Amino acid sequence: MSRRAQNRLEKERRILEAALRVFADHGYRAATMDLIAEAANLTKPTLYQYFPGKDALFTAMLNVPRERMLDAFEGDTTRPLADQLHDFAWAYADTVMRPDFLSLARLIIGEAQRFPEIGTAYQVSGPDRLLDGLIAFMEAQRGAERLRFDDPELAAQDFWGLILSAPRNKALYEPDAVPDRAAVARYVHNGIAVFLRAYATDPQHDIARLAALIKQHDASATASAGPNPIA
Amino acid sequence: MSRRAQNRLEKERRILEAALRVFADHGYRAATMDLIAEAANLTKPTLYQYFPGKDALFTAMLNVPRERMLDAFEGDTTRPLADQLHDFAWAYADTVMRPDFLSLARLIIGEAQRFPEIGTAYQVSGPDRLLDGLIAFMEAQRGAERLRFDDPELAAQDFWGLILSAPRNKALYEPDAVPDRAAVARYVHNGIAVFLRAYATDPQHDIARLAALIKQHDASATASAGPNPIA
Amino acid sequence: MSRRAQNRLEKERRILEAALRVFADHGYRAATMDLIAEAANLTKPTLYQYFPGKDALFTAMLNVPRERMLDAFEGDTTRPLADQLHDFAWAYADTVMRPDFLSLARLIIGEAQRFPEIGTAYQVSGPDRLLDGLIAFMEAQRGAERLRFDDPELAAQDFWGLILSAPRNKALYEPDAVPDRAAVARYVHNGIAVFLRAYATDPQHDIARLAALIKQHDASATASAGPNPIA
Amino acid sequence: MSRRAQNRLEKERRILEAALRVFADHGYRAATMDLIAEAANLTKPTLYQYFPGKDALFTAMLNVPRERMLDAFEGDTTRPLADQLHDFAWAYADTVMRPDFLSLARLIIGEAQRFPEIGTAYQVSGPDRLLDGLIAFMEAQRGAERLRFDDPELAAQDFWGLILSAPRNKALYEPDAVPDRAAVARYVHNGIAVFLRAYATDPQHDIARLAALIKQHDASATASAGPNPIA
DNA sequence: TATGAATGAGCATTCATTCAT
DNA sequence: CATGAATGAATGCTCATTCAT
Repeated sequence: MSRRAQNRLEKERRILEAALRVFADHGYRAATMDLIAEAANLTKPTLYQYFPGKDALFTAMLNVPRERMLDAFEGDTTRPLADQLHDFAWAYADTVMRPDFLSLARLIIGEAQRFPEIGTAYQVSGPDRLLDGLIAFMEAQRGAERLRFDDPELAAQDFWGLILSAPRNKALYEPDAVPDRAAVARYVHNGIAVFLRAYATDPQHDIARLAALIKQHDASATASAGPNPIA
Repeated sequence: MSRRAQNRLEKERRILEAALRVFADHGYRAATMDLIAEAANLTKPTLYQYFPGKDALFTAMLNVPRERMLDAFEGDTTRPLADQLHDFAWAYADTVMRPDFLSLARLIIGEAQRFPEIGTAYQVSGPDRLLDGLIAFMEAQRGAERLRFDDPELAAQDFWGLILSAPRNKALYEPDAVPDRAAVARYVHNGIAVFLRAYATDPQHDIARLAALIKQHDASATASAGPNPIA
Repeated sequence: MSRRAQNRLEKERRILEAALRVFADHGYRAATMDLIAEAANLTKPTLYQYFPGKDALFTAMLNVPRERMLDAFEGDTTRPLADQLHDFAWAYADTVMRPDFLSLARLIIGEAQRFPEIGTAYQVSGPDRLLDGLIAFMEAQRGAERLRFDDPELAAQDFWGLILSAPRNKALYEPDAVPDRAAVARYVHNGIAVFLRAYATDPQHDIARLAALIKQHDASATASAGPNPIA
Repeated sequence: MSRRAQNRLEKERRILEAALRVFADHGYRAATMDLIAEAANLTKPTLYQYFPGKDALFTAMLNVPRERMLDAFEGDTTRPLADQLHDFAWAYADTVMRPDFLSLARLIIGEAQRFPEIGTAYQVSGPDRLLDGLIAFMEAQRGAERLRFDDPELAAQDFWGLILSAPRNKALYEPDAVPDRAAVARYVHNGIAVFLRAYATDPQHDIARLAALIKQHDASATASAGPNPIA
């Protein structure tokens, strides 16, 4: 790749990063091209040489972070069920609760009404793809007779809803009070336990294993009272 | 109250309703004072006599809809557990999935970064208050030895996450593809069943009762394959 | 008409006049809305409350001067032929050679390529309508056996071409050297004479009458050498 | 001339041609330096190395096309009068009604107010020079006692006005409805006839000869009803 | 010499807000 | 108290012009 082209790509990335920051901080309308240009350390006309307009920049910007979220999880499916769910849950949580991803999510939700394609595109390329991985995982575990259910999609959705819906909702509504990792752990660990209790073929065994993992994970001590159904 | 004051209050309400519509449809920035004035059938200067500015109108507007959502549920706690959960779930679902509430939610989430009080206020006055009711309910059921858990808040959150997180997330991101009642039913009914399986002291009995309720509810036929852990 | 409406109409006229000045002086692109607003003694947003945009203002402006040009001539067709042609010619010349109409014509011609409707509209509503009057006049004179020809439209065009094409062309190309009334008279008087010579049934009589009119007209002395075919 | 200099000159010509196209198509303001550079197949900075700015390029461009129009007519003055007028008229018409010359004329007229030298220069170098040829021709014919008049300039202008003012005016105002050759022929042939009728010493003879020429010219059939004063 | 990249200045348009009536 | 009219301050976008290479 030529020096020129490299430089151009690098600047394009700089613009996209600046755009993410500015859009996320101000919302679509309040994010002015001037602000973005300034944040990217260049002038407006230069900005316009890289992207033909605000909408284009916005949509282009939304395609950047997806990748990082995509390969969130590919595990060794022979490991203990609790271990895999634990890893999966944290991989997801650590992505989804990152401040920049939360900002982006707020932005997309806020503009979904007027940019319907964007919301759909994001949903399809982000959460939906992750869900597919989760569904595949669920089916594999059912095949291995570790989980029991009829509808793998519902199983996957239930897992998600149990571990992350509460902290994520709070985070979406209260940017200043995004739950810290300890607070998230409370929901995540509880969610895994409840999921195992409802879905596992051998809940007691898996929950015991989970408890060990949690103790390990909480070496740095959370005050959480432990997952809910201690059975 | 004098005639004058009454008139004033009524007009204020009209403004707030118009503001809700316009803000929800266009977003904060794209909602112009002109549009709001027109929607309220008055002129801009009059608008400014009722509210000192756009921000003030916005925040004032957000305090209106709370009430409707509040008294969402007050049930007879002696009825069968499955019946109560079923009613609770649908009361919640029917509120939360209404297009206007979804619009409002998108609006608040979208502006949460720049109006942090708003997000918090909404969270506290809306979802949190509902959650309180749910927590109280959970504790009552635990007292009656129908449910078993340590942390009632987690139980409540789990219930919410199981029945509504999936369709609501989709609805937030895709305004054009808000799940219809049948689609919501799939999640809600499954969620209740999974919840009972994980939390009920006598899951089999409650789930059987739930199945009857669902059959009744689905008199008008949903294609849903039934809740997940049919056990 | 209410005071308000009257005021509004008057301001609208003020804007249109300012627009004519500014557009004519600078051309379409170089005429900024700021300049027009300033010339009309108001601010840009006010301007936009009267006209929705630059294009609209431009086209609206083009509909104003037409009227003045329309009823340019309605004469007593029983008067001597030379008298009527003389009056007609000067009515036309005095309109068409006015600096503001010349500016407008330059403007329209200059923008005709990108605003094709405008050029057509102007042609139809201005020159073409005048031509219709001239054609009717020619036919009347043919009926009275004072003129002789087959095609009245060609007769009308010939008249126009003879009296005004030369000074008007010069004026269009050289705004700083617009022929003065004396210079125009040279072409107009010559043109009438040549026209009579080619078209009149009794040229000698009509041209003699014309010579008298010219002498009268030139009481204030032009240096013009008289019309061409003194015969 | 060195290879270098030759190359430079050739590129300069390419730029000027591109400029003519772009200016004529878009008008002065809407013709961007980018467009011109692209049309000339080079980059903007190179453009600026040949011409110091837009204005300079514009004025330079206007000095190019003159020559083509110059040598429009040099005839054998001993041929029949009608033949010579016919040839002259068509040579002029075919030049003046060419789409590119019309575009250029519109451009110059449109910018005449802000570039006064341009209009004058064009007038002097284009039409005026042609007029000089025409005047000389008229004088020669007067010397040969074929035409009769006092003022040769007026005679020349009358000829021009009779044959071309109508179609050219229409063409200037309506780029989308430029008269085709048949439509122009109607005016041209009529104009020559009228001119002969007013100016020729032996009109009948010349008009008869003209009629033959027209029949020949219209081998491909025009629907025109013939020139006006068939006498 | 030629070019990819950059920029200062401007322009059409909009909006929250304020007067004069 | 209500309104038609007005405005200062942006905002997205463009363009003639200039560097650095």
